[in-house]
Amino acid sequence: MSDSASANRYQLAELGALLAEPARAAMLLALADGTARPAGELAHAAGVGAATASAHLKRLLEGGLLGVHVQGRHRYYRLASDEVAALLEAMAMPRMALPLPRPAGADLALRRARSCYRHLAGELGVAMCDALLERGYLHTQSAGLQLLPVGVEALIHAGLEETHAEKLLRLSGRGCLDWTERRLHVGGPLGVAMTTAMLDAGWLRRASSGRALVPSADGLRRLGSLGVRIDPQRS
Amino acid sequence: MSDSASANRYQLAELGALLAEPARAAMLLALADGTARPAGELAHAAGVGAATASAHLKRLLEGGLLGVHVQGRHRYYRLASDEVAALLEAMAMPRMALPLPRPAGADLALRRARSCYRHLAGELGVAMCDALLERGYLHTQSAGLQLLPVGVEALIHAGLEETHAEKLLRLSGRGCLDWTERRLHVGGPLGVAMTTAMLDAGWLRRASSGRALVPSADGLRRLGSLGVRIDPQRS
DNA sequence: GCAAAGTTTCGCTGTTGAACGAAACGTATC
DNA sequence: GATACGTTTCGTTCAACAGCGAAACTTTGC
Repeated sequence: MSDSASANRYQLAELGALLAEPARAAMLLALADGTARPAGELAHAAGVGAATASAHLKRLLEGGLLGVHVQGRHRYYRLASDEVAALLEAMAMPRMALPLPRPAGADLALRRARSCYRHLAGELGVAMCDALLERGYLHTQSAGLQLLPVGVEALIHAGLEETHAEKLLRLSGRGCLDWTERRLHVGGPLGVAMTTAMLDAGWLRRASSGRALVPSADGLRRLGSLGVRIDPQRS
Repeated sequence: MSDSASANRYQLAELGALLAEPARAAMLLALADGTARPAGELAHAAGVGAATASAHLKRLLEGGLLGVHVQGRHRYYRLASDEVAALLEAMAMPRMALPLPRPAGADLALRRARSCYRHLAGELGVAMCDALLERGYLHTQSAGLQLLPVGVEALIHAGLEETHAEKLLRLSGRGCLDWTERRLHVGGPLGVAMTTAMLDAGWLRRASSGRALVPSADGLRRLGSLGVRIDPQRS
């Protein structure tokens, strides 16, 4: 044990160290919605100079948390994978059980619905997953989450575009744990595609800034027709 | 957004800083199986002096990651909650997708079956959850995971002690994501109780050191009769 | 009560690394 | 080609903190 245990110890410490700096944490959170951003913008988001930001980005890159896409004189940084996004969710979301930090008022919209890398998370994401499971539209199997034909029909009937929706059949999703709700929602390719379809249909829109997703009144009605219930709006 | 975003940034950084020190990481990992250990033992596990360990434990305690139980001249430290345990799982388990670290040979037993706080995780945990779902013994609902009467009967028929097994009906479990498998297994009170029952029945035993759980040949046979299939033993 | 054991507090030293400005580099624009 | 822009590299300064030994504090055992 001492062998693998001591390896794990350094592994954990290294990962922790990458997150331990507010400037780096801010950059990662700015990328948590799955977008790619140039170094200068991340420097601004972190509140540090360009030189400092560059050093931080280099560390995050070498640590495997970020990827980079070079385009001309810009370098667009993005999260390396949805695993990293899930990790950020697990660590940074306003949590209830941990005594550390309490959710602030400003976080309410974020808790209700947000993009987690590219798919819908938050109360609404969990509620939707619950509803689809309960009505037998979605199937949990060992290989992943699969939308059934009857589910696709229901989505089309609720108003999702047909060509869009039919592609969902061929995608499989991954369970993704919502750390504030401590419950499951749909991630992976299927989750991303469903979320994209809902955005296109106007059921949701991205908040002007940040990762929050705002459901429209129409969207809530249509989701309701699928059995999705969420608590009435709180303050 | 800048309000809650900047709050989240410091929150994330603080949590990262607590994990960023190999000595602290080692202590947390030593407690990841849910046991409570005195300060001196943790100092030894971390490879630092008693004074240093005490300072680290104080920080972890104030950070909300640990709890302490004073008994005479001993102070027994433990993880503050299963949330913390899940976080450690997410960050420290040998992962496949993140480029950071690859699993070493010594980790194989750990990947196969281990205790996550108090319940069974790893390939075996995931396979068991899959099997119970597939046979209709376990029900996913929004409130949590619930074992059905037919499932309890099956467990008793497979050899679990009757009085033990019947208590499982009254417990509800939580989905817990296995980060190496990226799939769900049963945690929460139900997961803990099922694991305890399997340990008592001799299907599993704790490894002499570390968090690995070793299934017995008999245990594997009995689990197999419940539909639990895992890959044949690798090297 | 006195010695031993477990733990924490205090004071000190040494290392790490975050931040900035200046300068260098590469790419787009005129 | 000259200039402006985005980014990285270099060198420096400064603050944070991990580690240890010594001492203090508390509980146990004789």
